[in-house]
Amino acid sequence: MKPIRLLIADDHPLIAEGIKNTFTSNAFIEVVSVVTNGEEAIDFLKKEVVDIALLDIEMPKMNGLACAKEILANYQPVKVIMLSMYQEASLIKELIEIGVKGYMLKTIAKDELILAIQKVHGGQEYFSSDVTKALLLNKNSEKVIQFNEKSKLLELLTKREIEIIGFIAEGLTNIQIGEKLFISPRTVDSHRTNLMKKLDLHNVAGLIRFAFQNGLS
Amino acid sequence: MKPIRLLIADDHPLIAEGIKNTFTSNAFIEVVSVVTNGEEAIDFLKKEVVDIALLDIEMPKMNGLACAKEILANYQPVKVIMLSMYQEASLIKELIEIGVKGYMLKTIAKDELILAIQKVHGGQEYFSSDVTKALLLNKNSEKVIQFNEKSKLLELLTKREIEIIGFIAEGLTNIQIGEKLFISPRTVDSHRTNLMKKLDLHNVAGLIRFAFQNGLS
DNA sequence: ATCCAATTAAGGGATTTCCCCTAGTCAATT
DNA sequence: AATTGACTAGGGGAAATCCCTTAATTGGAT
Repeated sequence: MKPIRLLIADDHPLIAEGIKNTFTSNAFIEVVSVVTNGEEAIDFLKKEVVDIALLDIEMPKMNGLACAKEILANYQPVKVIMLSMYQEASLIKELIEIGVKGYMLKTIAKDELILAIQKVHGGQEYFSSDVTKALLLNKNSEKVIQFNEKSKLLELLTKREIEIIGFIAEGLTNIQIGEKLFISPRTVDSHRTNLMKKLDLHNVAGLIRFAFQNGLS
Repeated sequence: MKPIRLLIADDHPLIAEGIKNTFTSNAFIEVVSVVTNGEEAIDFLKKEVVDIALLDIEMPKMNGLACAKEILANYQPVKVIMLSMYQEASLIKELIEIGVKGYMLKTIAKDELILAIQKVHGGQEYFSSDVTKALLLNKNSEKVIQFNEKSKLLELLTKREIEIIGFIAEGLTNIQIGEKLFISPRTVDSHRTNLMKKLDLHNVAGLIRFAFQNGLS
């Protein structure tokens, strides 16, 4: 029986190495490459055969979600398992929709990870128990789902708007922002209004939350 | 020359194993134990001799900071190196004060980790370059310093005030908060005013930043 | 050349925040 | 018994936001 060819993508070398070492004593799993971002993962898939891609959610350049989409769209039959630091229930929904076969936290034991890889390779799905629990718990919480929607919304914003939402998050008033940018406070108000319309928010609080969640602050 | 006796504490087995495996081929460093929280680390120190404790900041039961304090107070000459997922510049100040000898991100390469352990064991300090850069950058920015001061300020706040700052951060108006808590919007306004006075802030933005930085949101 | 998005600006009014003040009740501390 | 701190509530007014509207200018794209 041929070993399962595994690609690991994680921007933390220590973690990536740790995962890799988890399989050194396992004859059924072969780690064919360890990369540190989504782009490198795609580059590798262009050249080599991989059965399963184990992707970290948070990665620079191309994150796990974008990478998973790319793989599932253009590199079938490669199967994708996501790894994350946190329970991101809202993400899981999206991941399942695009065809990800597994999602687990980095808190899992290595035995469980091996089990997950074998199940997914055998055509099954595997979501670690604490993740599925989180899914159930958060079914009715819009909080995290907003986070995702907003991330896409970020692309809707203009340079000026992003600049201004940053100042708003810093606590500056329209007048102060106007002075900083040498524009009328009424203009700042316009941008503020447009921002709220685009993001479907209705007060500073929402704007600031958005800024925080999108690293604009 | 005796190898450096290293204790690893990290709640993520995968990461902990990864770190441990980093040293298997290194004759100068011996991993004497891998534990998953601060309490277990202390328990181990009661029984065995350890040169350096490598602690994750985020851990259940007893976190890295509490654990470091305990070690540096009662288990000298054990030296402490902190590991973290993020640049927590504000924490670093406190860590240095209590006597931690090193701080590094989990993004570092294993070579740098080995170097750090050897330097600290030799009596030096080691803070990875990206961490010290973050420290310098933030030296004159009140942002992070506020974070420390505010953490202490947090204790100044009453239960009701913490409750209300949370709702403010969620974007609720005084009227909405009043409805939620069955109190007059004027009372909410009072709490808001008191909050701003206590925290020396002058608008929602500041309150929300405070809420975010202190996990009140 | 035309269109479109981005940026600029403002009128005007409703709503909310900001911030001073006083003041009552209640529970815990001294 | 007196004090203190927390929570409650409101008067009142200045300031800022919220949010609709219209509109001029500009620079890049078709």
